[in-house]
Amino acid sequence: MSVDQTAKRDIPDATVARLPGYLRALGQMTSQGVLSVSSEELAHSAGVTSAKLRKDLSHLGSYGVRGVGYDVAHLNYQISRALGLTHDWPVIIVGMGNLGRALASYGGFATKGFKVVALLDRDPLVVGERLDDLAIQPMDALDALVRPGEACIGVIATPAGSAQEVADLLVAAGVSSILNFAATAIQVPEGVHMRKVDLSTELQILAFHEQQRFGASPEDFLEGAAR
Amino acid sequence: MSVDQTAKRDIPDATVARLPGYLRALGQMTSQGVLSVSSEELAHSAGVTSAKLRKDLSHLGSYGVRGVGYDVAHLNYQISRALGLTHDWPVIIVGMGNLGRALASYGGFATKGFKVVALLDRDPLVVGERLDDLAIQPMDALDALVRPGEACIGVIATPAGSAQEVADLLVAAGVSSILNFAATAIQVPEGVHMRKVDLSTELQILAFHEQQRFGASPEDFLEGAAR
DNA sequence: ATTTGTGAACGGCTTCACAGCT
DNA sequence: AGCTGTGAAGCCGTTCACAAAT
Repeated sequence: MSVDQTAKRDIPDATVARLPGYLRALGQMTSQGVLSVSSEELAHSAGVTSAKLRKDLSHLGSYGVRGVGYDVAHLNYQISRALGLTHDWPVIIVGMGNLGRALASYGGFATKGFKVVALLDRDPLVVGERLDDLAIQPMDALDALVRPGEACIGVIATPAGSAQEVADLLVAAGVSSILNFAATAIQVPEGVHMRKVDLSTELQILAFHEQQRFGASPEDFLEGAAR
Repeated sequence: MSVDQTAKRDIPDATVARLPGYLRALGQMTSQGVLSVSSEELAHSAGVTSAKLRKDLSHLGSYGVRGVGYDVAHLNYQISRALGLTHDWPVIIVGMGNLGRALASYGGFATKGFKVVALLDRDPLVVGERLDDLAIQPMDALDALVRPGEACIGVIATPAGSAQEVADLLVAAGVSSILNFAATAIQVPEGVHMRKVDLSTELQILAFHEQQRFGASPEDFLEGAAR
């Protein structure tokens, strides 16, 4: 009890954000029968530099062997543990439109660590419908789904107009982590962790870089019109 | 011609990544009839601090009025211009499964700045099918779609197993920006801009924070098993 | 001989606090 | 009086380069 088996707490955010990428690369190596890997190889496969990879891993502990590399299975386990994936987290998806259905049947959940426990929708017309082995439930089923003191992740896949309302309901039910796919910014109280995935944001960032590459387009010369 | 109308080049990456958020907040204000906004209000609505917002905007130019705030319409225009959204960028979506269809009909493209010009799929069974007002085309239509010297954004919405192959085809056709929704890391040559959106990565990052909040779970005590 | 783990230097982003402008 | 724009300071993350380990 007094022995701290885990490495130093406080893994930098930037490192946490890259760990899933390492995990995926290790998974591919496992399925290829690779038993050991160097930081150089793993880094290339994950799309980062080897120095960055080694620095990242150093925050979890010392799991490599100098002169040799990393044991694929052991490193996979250690990263999983650091991320908290040694057991499944329950996930609730709200909004069963095109996007919600795509998410529900997405391979992403097949990855060890998550289990979709409920699909919710406001529309009585789709409630009751079956997707895979889950029935779509109405919104008021939410309170019974989230047990106090037990973690739960909510995924918002509704139209933008309903996103804030759904977020409020999730928070009220006790969900403390939210992944928002709706095309709008939502406000959550302090203490609730929120991440956003947004197509148009990503496209706009790409557009910026395309613009820099290809130079300004003709239309851009009507600058000053709004003066 | 010798007059540089645009502000200093080189907007920091971190700033570029936030500009879409400001744009969205400004759009909401426009639709609410708000004409002027302070950095404090806009920052809150976008979920950042006012100092960060002002610093970000300072990289585009000086578009506010001291003692007053920002003109919503003008700031909206200036950010759009900085991001290169004064004209529409053509987008090609590859992979017409659940996810591809969701993306094709997603509101994200409705945002000024993008136009889906083609839907592609490898499967002959879905080729020819109509979605909205576009017919799904076979993969070999790609070369005719991308004009040399003209920018084009490719979206990969295929299963993980096909993602690298599709990326190679897109690059070969001349696409220089790729948004990857497939659950795998893909390699692209230097000079091609690639961004990744991945459900399981986002969930795993949330899981890490949930774990920190709720503490270690019982299973975590079998540490050392892999020694 | 080879590859990890890490202090140290570096660079970029955020925060602070206030000068500058309306 | 009020709010923006921005140097300066501080913080965080990345890169470098090498000591440590096998």
